[in-house]
Amino acid sequence: MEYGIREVAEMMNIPISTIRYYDKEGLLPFLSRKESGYRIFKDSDLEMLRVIDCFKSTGMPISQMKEFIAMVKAGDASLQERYDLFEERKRIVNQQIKELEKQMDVIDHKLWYYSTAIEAGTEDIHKEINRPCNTD
Amino acid sequence: MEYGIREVAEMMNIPISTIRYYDKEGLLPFLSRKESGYRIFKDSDLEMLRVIDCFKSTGMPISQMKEFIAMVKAGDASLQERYDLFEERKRIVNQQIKELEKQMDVIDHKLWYYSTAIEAGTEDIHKEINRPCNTD
DNA sequence: TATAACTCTAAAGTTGGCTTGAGAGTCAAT
DNA sequence: ATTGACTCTCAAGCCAACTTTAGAGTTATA
Repeated sequence: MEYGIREVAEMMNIPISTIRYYDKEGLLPFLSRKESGYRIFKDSDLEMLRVIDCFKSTGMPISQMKEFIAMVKAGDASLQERYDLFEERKRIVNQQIKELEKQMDVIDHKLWYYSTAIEAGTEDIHKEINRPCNTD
Repeated sequence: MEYGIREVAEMMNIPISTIRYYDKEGLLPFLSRKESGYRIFKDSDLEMLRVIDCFKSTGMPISQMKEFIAMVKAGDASLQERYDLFEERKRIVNQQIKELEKQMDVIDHKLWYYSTAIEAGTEDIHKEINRPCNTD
């Protein structure tokens, strides 16, 4: 199947300007064009966009995505490198999830802090004189 | 306990310049100063930095942190508002975790894709003629 | 009391990731 | 063949969140 840029933008939920920007940055190395210069997207280009979206969502800078593209262009010689890149990414994403879970503890503590304060009608219950080392 | 800016920077693992920036933006409304103008951090200021870090890690823009600070300044009248803010944040963080887990699926698929390709010695095994609708 | 290492402010500079705008060409439907 | 909605490129603009720089004052230690 082939698609126009507008179609792709809607399917992937990415602004057209952003897709053009990614292309300009070289992140869609196999993208083809009509005679007129209009971009033609194949399924493999959509897959590339999906990977870009994954990289982006997990905080990878575009400069590093370019390195991945270089590997893709290098063909089978870079298979192991690419595998390693995704392993590294997996490690990073696991860390990110852990970090979010850590922050969730902070949030849950605040929810407790405020719900008890609301019940008491004042935040002061967490600031009693007899608690010199208050850390809430 | 009281601390100097360098100490705080090391304890919280935030650059000194960033702490000054947060202060300038009004995110540390109760921060006090020595005669000389040097900042003095109390435990409650550290707690504020911990909250800022939480907000930041979960993608909250500084403009919205300022709204929270305004609530804090408003005192007990804003307890419910603040509770709601943290509930909203909890929702957002849950979404973020879900998103990361979704991207993890993409990564795991790629790990499978590349490990089989490495075994075969070529990526071509995923591009056989008999698979016109290849979506890997 | 000298000196080295700190602190302060204000303003300008940086970075990444887009978005916008101008000007020009293309396409599909009437 | 005209029209309106699309597409293209290139350059400039924008924004958030810092970081850096310059110049001036402060503090702890020898």
